Amino acid sequence: MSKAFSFSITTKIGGGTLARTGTITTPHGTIQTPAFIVVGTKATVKAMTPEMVRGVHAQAVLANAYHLYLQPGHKLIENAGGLHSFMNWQGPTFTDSGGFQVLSLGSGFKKVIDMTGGTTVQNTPKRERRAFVDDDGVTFYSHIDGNKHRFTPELSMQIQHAIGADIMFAFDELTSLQDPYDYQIDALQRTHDWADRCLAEMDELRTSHPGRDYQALFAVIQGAQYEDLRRKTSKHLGQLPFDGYGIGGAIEKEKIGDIIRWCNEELPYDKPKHMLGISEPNDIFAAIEQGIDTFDCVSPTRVGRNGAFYTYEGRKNIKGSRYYDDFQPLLDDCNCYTCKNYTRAYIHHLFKAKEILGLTLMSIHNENFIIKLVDDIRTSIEAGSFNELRNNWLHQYYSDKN
RNA sequence: GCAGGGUUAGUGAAGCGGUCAAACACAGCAGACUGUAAAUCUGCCCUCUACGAGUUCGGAGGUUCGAAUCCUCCACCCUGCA
Repeated sequence: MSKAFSFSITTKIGGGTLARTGTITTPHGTIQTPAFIVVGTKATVKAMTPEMVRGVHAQAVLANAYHLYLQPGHKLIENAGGLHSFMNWQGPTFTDSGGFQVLSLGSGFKKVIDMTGGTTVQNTPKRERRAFVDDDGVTFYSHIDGNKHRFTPELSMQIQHAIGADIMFAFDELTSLQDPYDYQIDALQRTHDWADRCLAEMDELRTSHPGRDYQALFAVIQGAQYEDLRRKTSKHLGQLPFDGYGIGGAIEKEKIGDIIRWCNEELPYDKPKHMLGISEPNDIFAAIEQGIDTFDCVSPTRVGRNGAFYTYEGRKNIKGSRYYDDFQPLLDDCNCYTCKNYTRAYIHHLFKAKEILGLTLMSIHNENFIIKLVDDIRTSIEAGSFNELRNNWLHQYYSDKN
């Protein structure tokens, strides 16, 4: 366990919900939870400078071991003085283990992370299987140059240790909803074995690098949509000396709340819980209600780069011709830099003209919107009005869509 | 004036007797994106009373069972020679 890392719970709601507020303390600052963690996969939040990231009140950034290992190489980041100094972000950081890529590069490709249960996968291109899992690790081919590589739990720890984020994730195997139950059991066993190896490797790294022993390590809970597997793995990993837990894996969207509850009922209450890869408002409410403290997601920036912006009435598409001469901000009364200074007509023009500032302005607004949503939820928990906020907010956000 | 080349849907550009409402690209229209191979991807894009029908491939006429594709004339554009 990391000595520099701690978590304290401030408020809990009770009354059938696990929602709570708290503070995560890291060597690079604190995170007030629940918190939305911005994703900066390749040591950059796409299209945003760190000043902008601070400007949208992001508390922490999550980067990725797989991507940084391939490019520019984790040794370079270590030589640069670590992730914080390399990317000029002085706040708390996370790194994901690269376990996700095992699957996203493998045969399941998009299907695994598709939380709709497979209804939107038709749009994604088919790719050949490019990653192979065995009990010891994963062999895969770089998406950049096709070179063959191999990840093991030990290597993932070494990479993340070199990158130097405050919070690291154990190397796990993400399964697909299509994988049969028997395979889920095998994969879960591997994730357990790998968790042990991650802990052992971290001990070694902390001992061999006395000056750099601050990093916390979170385990990842898998088990797809099976309650028995989710509970079993949560109970098992919950007994190990991890600093916190990430809930990941293939999930049917409708079951998000249930799945998180199964996990959190078994995991140690006083450890921080991170939900990997969600940011749809209804998912955020569901996750927080079931005791999630932090989450991360690429969606606000990705969706923004492709034209979608958040409003209280749902997502809208700035590329639409109806915004050609719409001189309102993206969202009335929004406190973000974009909305305080630019109109829909201007951003529409930037997108039509393929001007890169559009990507930045949209990313700012979307990150700000989701972060503010989570901040508002945190406030509501403290004020005892969580249920009220959730009901009103979700009603307004989703009512128009039908 | 002579010789040759060209004129295709919003634009550019394939097609050179049937499988052509016509490839492809761009523009246009709409949509999707949840631990980022994603400034990406998908669908639509002649007209309509739309799983069918009707008009198209500079204009007019002709050959043929059948033409954007062959022939004749006309219009305009380009390149050589004068």
